[in-house]
Amino acid sequence: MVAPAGPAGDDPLRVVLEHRARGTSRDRGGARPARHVPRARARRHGAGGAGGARADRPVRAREGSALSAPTLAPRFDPGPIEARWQRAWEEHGAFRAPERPTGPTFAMVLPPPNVTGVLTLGHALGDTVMDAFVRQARMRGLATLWVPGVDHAGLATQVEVRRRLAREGVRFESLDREAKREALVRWKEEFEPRILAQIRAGGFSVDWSRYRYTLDAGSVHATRLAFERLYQAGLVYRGERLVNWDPKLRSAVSDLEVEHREEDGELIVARYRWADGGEAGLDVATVRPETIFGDVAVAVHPEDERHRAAIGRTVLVPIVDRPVPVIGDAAVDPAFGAGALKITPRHDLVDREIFLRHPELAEPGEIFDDDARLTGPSVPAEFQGLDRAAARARAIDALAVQGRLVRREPYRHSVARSERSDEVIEPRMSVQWFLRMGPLAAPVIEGVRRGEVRLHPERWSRTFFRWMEGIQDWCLSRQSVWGHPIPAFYCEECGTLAVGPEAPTSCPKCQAVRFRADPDVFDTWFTSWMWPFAALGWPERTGDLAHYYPTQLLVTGRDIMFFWVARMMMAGYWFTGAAPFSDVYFTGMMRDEQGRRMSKHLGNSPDPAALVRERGADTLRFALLFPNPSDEDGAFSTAALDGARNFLTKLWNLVRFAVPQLPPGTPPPAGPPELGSAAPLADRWIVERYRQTVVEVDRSLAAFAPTGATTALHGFLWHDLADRYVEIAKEALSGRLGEPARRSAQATTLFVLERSLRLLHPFAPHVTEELWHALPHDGELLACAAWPSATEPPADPAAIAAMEPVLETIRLLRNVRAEERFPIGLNPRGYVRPGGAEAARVLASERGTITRLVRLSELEILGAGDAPPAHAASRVAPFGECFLERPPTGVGRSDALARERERLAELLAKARARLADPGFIARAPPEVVAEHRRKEAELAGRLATLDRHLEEAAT
RNA sequence: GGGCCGGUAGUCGAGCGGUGAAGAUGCCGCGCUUACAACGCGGAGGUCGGCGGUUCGAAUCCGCCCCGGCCCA
Repeated sequence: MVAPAGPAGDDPLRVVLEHRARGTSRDRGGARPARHVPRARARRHGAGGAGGARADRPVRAREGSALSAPTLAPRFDPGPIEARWQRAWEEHGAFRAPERPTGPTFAMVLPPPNVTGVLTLGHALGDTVMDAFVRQARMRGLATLWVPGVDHAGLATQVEVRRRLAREGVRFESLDREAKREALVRWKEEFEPRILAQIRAGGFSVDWSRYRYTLDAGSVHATRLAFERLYQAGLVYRGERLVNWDPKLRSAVSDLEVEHREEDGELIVARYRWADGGEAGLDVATVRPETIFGDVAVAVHPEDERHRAAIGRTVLVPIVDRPVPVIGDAAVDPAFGAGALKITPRHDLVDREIFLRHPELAEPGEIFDDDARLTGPSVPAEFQGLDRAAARARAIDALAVQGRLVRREPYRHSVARSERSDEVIEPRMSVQWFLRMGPLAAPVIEGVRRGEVRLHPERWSRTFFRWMEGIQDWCLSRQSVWGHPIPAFYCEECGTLAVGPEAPTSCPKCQAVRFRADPDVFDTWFTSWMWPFAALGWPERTGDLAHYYPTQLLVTGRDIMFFWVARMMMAGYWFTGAAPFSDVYFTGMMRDEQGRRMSKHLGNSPDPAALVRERGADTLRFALLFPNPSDEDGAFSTAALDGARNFLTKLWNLVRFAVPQLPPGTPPPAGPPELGSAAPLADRWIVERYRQTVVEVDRSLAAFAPTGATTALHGFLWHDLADRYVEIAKEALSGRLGEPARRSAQATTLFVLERSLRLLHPFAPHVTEELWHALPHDGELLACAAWPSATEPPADPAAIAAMEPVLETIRLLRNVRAEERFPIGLNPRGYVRPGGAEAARVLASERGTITRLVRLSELEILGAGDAPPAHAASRVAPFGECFLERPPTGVGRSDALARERERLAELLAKARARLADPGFIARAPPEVVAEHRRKEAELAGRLATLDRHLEEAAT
């Protein structure tokens, strides 16, 4: 593979830095290349009138620039094309949002990818969807802004760095804070350029001059201010709570960062003997015997007949024989184990809740350290320092030796693991910062109810509401050096807490001047939840914030609906008083060919960067949207890539064919060709099919269903335009049908092709840009050309109806040739007997087309009384009959007629059964009844004709 | 345990109350053509997961069940 030349091969960071530098001079009027999109057109599509040529768009000299029209290579090779156009777009500032837009805007933030590594196929899907929307908006003349950025990704990055250091033999935990931070910065500096290079190689139309990073100065400012405001509003608190502790990361993680998985384990039943002696006692089932040292009680259900008498008695915790009370609590499931639950309040959420309901119980001591090794005064010497697995094994042994092990059995149960490190979570009491979410969630719930934010597909709103309504407080602090330090300071003398961007000069309580900064950092999402406005400059009152906020659309995978989308909405309403975006589009999750979710763990995710290098960005992008659904989980396969490449190659060859058909100096299509009712039918037909495609593409995108758009374009361009229209039009284009026909076909071909490239551009931007420049065109870049109007060619549904018998005749006669094995070199005589005047007229006028495409020697139109030659092969269609003269040597026979008869008979029976139902006649709408009557008559007639053909064939 | 989403030709999927159920890929046959074999033409392949209900009419709406997947506990 040849490495693409130009910017894609450059160091993207340097490019970004250049953009930043240039960005400072943005206010110089005219420094930014004009985008040449008249604002008046920004209203709605279609309303703006003319779609194509704009007199107000100057055509610059093309000599020597990247914009010069290249001759198309025989073969579609995406690499060089993509590099060239990416550079051209950038040089023209095509994606640079105006500083002071005056018309409607369309803004999005790119969900900032983590600097953990390289981008995944999931990113590629989201970026592809976003680019489709933003490019369409740009072509519609809206002032568009797509803000790129990357996320420092807190603990996720730390996990990667820790892993890499471990491979080098360095234990992350052994480093001091500064060394840790350096290692993390090194990682970021290494991966950020790679990620940016990938975004660039994909051709995504982001505005690099607005590039942001979640740890840059602006983010620091925004994060600190946000925390201070929330603290002052009384929404932030610090306290000791049971948190999800990740012993590997040595940090708390939020509920959302915990995955629950079914895993095989072991259920241990241990006997807690009565304190007053004897072998008898309560049998307690547990999967965590190593936490026995933290037990403060044994709980039974108060209504449980077996155990009611035990409440109030005392049992001995095995191994250590420490006495604890038996308590009654309704949370105990009497059906689980023997109905008795050991209570370890510092290491289990349910236990904690039970504990809090029983104030008589003493607060237990801690039994685990930060690494989840046993420690503390309640742990016997031989267990000190053991990790959980070792401690569990030893505890089971100890129980057995003591004779307290009643039973052990295999047990499958749900295990909580840290999403980041995959380590088993240890619920643990810890002092952390929390954010009260209830007050933040309320306006969001109302806002979504009022329709201020719409979710697509809409069905996700139920899941969204359920989570929002049961929202839990958010643990904001992380025990890490990678992230924004929590701006909280403690007086060295009296411990008084001060929250603010800087440490106070003196303690408000004791006037001491020495302060200790909080050692923790924020959860990475505490910065990204403000991204839609923080990335636009908040809290500064920047122009971008004024012009482009709230944004219009957010596209992301629904796996981060709660992590990110919901929280962004909360931050948006709370900090800015507005929803941060009006529409949210959730993409599905990418799956592999076996339907498995793609993950690093399985190693089944192809590297999108490699795919772009090998197959091209357009190919990958089209493969992601066609034919895969984008809002359901879609399987990704090489077959999809091949399909996309084949389609783009088809398009390539289509334009390669069309260009030489146009006379030199052909001007760009100013509008649809002049096609009166006397115009060639095929020209009218393809223009109408094009118009229908515009409608379908618009409809699909407006409905947030980009797959519908690619499906419509694929079908139209390949099957209607290339396979049918061009084949038909070749005769006219040759000039053999005369100059008017030729000019009509030329104008039609050029118009439909040029406009189709515009329609396809949001989905395959590079190749369409390349092909567009090979055609007569108006304007410098397709990326900035006007979006086609669905009203520009007037609707002409009659053309579709008229074309039907022609296309069907061609298909049926070809079918006869193939099925009955007519010799290849033989061009037989064909006959059609139209069933009506309209069909007769159309078939007569299109006789040449049919003759040519079926390769007949001649096509004869038979009157009602005319007979075809004896032993002609035949087919029966709704509009009439068609025949092919068999050669004297004879040909093969097919049972096509008999099969068709059977099929029609079934349809007729169904239609008749319907019409025989009095309920149907009485209740169905009249037009439906009429349609069935028409169908019945048509089928009956056709069946009779078919029977006659079968009889003749039998003789 | 609770909830959500899906089940349409071998495979992937569109359609989501009234059309004879798109399309892609794979398969079979044939390749003579003013671009394209990464292609053209023709063809075969479906009780729309199962059962019941609502309706004049169900792939489409409702209920139950089965199977996949996801989320929450």
